[in-house]
Amino acid sequence: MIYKCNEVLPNKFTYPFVIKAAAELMDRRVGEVVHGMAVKMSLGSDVFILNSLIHFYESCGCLDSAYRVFLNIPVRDVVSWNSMITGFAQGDRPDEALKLFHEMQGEGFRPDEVTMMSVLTACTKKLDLEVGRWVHSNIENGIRGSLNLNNALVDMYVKCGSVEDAQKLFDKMPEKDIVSWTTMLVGYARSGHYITARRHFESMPSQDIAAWNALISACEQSGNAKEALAIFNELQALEMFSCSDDKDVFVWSAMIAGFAMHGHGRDAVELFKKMQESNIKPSGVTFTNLLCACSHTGLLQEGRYFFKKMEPVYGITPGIKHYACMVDMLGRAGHLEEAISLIKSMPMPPLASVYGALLGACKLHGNVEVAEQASARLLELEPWNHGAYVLLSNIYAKSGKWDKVANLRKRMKDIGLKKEPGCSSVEVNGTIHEFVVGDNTHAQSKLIYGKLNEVFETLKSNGYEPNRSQVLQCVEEEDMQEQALHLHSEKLAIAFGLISLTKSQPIRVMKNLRVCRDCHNVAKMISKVYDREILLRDRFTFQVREKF
DNA sequence: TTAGGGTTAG
Repeated sequence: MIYKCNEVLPNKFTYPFVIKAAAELMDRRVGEVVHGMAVKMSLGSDVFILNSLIHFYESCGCLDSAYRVFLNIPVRDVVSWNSMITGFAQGDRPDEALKLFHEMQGEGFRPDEVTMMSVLTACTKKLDLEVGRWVHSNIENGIRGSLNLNNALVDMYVKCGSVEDAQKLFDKMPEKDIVSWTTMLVGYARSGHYITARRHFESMPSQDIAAWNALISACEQSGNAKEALAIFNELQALEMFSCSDDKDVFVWSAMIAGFAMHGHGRDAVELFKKMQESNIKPSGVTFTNLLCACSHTGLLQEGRYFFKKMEPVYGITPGIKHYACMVDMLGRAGHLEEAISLIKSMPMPPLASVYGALLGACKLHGNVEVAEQASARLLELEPWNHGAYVLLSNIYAKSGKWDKVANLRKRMKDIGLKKEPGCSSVEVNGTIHEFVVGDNTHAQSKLIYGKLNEVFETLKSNGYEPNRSQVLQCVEEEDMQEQALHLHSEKLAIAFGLISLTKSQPIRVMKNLRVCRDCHNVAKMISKVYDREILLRDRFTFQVREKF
């Protein structure tokens, strides 16, 4: 195509057009040919052409080539810097983006709106609230804030976990569009403020499918699966779905993820069938969520079936997440051999998540042999992984292999690993209160322990029996065990929530490690006996949520 | 005379 343009020779104004087209096509060959032609025509130092080339290499995923072009520009302008900063920010190299931003200012360039957008992308990727706030103050003091820039700032605050900052900015924005509103709604959804999210949704000037989706996830995250389904049905009744809109598949996938999260695998499968009846083509994420739902509900047959049909029927090549789901599913069901042969058949190198799933299954089924293999692979990939050691140690302990437990502890000590202490946090009126096991550092410690004792008395009279399996290995005396159970960080956080939040406020507890089974039971009972809403999450739950 | 870079929801 390019060679046929010979009748009229391309000049320096033509190149950027052609390079942009090559970038859109993500066709590396075309771009490289054009690059070569430009050099031959002595246009190798034209800043417009080189800027286009930076963008082109970035869209082909060749950040290093892009950076080489950038370094070879004799006289850069602000667009050169912006193109390169954008490339690093979008290419998951936020540190380099921020470094370049500082360099740019050091060389006397004035950042513009586009620069700030990219720098915000970098902050968001890094989840760096401090740098984000600094960028915000920069914007207020220099570059004129625009609607887009404000939207990006609200998004940065939401993603970095500060709904408060997001809301402050949102409230004083002179102009808002549906993106501003939806981003804020997502913020409420993520932070679990369902009531606020609902109110916000209702006051929106208009609602598109993305807004409905955010409302549904807000509802799911607050643990209200039934209402989420009701909202979803309402949305269907509005016939807002169109076969062509990519956003539709988001809603269906999110709804399937919601069912997966609450262990309603059959509903997820039903929804998947309905989705097909509505002629909405599932995406890779839809399948991750669907397989996850099957796995959590033990729908082995269905899971195997969907996994098998992914490629031939739906044209979606199974990715690493799908394999990890399958390994988890097979492992939970006790089919460890099948899980292992699936891992061996994987076309890509298995990530830690895959071996982690296998190791979890070994714990469930007490298989020491496979556990040793799985943890060895896992530790090759992530030598610092505390979880793998702890899990293996628990598996050894469960089968009475105390010598191996001791060996493992020694190994952990030798390489300087300590078991990460369990820590739970609860938010009360905008302040995060953290508790570790047996914590007595909190100002209201006495009140908390008093409440905890009262709670356990009440629960016992309601038939509560502590689940001792998790502390058996470390505590021998029975009364000590009970004490250790009472002192779990989750329970302290819940007790503090009980005394400091009103009945209408949900108690949101977040744990850094996996929430233990006994704490789950206690939370469930408290919420029933005391009629309180308790949301107990750990970082694994969050990871699951964020992945899908 | 003409051209190049940026934002939202799983």
